[in-house]
Amino acid sequence: MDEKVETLELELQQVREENNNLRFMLEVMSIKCTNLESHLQEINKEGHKEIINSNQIGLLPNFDTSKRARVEYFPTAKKPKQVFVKTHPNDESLIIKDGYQWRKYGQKVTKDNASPRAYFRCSMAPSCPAKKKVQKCLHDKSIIVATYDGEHNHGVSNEPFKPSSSTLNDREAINTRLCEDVMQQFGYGNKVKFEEYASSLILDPDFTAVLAKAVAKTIVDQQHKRQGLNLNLNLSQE
DNA sequence: CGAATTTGACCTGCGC
DNA sequence: GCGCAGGTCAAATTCG
Repeated sequence: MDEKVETLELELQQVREENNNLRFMLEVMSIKCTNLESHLQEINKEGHKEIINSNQIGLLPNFDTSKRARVEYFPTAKKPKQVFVKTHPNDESLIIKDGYQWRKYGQKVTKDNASPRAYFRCSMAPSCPAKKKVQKCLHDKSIIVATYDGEHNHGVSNEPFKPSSSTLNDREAINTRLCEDVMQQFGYGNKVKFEEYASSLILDPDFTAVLAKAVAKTIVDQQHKRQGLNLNLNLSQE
């Protein structure tokens, strides 16, 4: 009896973790989708006046399209890279071990996100123009969004890239590992490539419908699973 | 004691 | 031109 309950609790735990990971995936997709929508709006707004420079991009996450979208110009030829890192919701450090040394030079509370945004400059080389902004996700405090601006003009340190915060406990580490596993299943080795893959998916007009269908199916499946679990528990108790 | 972080002030760009 | 919001500076403070 105890063993059965233990097994079912374990199963329930796994279902919850699956649910968390799916939420994380959905969050990443939503942010990318919002970014692309705002970018598209900017392009439409500019109309046919001029050709949009591919370096021009609005800040994220800007969920309210009525708000002013500050336009940023980046000196490098590439768009800023965004990295999503799952961490402990109570971890306020905003530290990401990405193999580079960063020096914090500012912090701001932005209007559309109560979590402060931290500004970092690369301190591995005095002339390195690389910068990054780090802020917790608006909808999920356990996700940190890091936006990288500029290119490093030096090599990376020997410390391997590890998308985890300094205070991850075991459970968060497992969740991060699961997210990485999902990305590996997509055939991508790191989060930057996954992000590119997500972007390409969102460009597919059928993607939103397919994603919504998949998420709905997962939720329904999980509900069925839970109902099954409850039934089993009830039967066991009787 | 030097390096890193914090934080309020200031600068800049955009929309109205 | 003004006000708002994001980004940066730099003096003060904290930490190793």
